[in-house]
Amino acid sequence: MTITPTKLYKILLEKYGDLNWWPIDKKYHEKNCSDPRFEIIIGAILTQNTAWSNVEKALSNLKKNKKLDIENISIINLSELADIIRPSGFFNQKANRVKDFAIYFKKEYKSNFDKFFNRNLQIIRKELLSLNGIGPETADSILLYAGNHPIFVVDAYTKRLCNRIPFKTKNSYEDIQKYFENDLSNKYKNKDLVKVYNKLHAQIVILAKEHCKKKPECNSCPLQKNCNYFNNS
DNA sequence: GTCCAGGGCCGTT
DNA sequence: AACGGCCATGGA
Repeated sequence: MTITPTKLYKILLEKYGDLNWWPIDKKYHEKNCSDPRFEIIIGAILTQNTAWSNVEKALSNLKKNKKLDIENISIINLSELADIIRPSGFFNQKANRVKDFAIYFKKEYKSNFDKFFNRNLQIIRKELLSLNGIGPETADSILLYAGNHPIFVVDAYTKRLCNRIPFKTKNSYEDIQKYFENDLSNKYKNKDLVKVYNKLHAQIVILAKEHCKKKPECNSCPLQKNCNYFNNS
């Protein structure tokens, strides 16, 4: 049975309800007068190939040390930063990436998030991709969840899903992204796309953790009748 | 002990 | 362009 991204979105909305990402600590930022968008950016880097539970520990350490803001990260000693974010793994290169971003952002944008995000989507994306340690998924997560720009995030879960569900798309990052965006932007108005992309990515992550694991657990999966893997095994 | 997680970079083919 | 090795912790 063929299926489209729009159909997938509706099935998962039915199953999981109104998910809304990205998880951040609003109270911390109110208290410290810092911008919550920075927490999203740091989280997007720290979660690269890493379980979110480990990222939470690293973010918690950053808060404990009052370092979850551009100014403090831009001047922190690298080995101290690496030690603070240690639980998130790959801590040496992630310390570099996080600090590089803070330095760049402070220098080029005077730590002004509106100035950075209030521009053309593709211009910002290109700029993000030019930075150390920011690839397609991290860039798009930042654009969608911190910048509220309409762009669909493709991750390992999405790719895995596309290998099991008979979508009409190839397997490269850009192909999958365009396929989802073409289909969904036909059904939803521009204003709603940010919310739709937000929820759908969140839904796919939950689905993949519950059912569409590397070793699938298809029992009670909402996609059984649309899934090649399930119907061929 | 083994496997895996909300990737990206770099060097080789 | 595509692929392999590398980076590293913590939970299942």
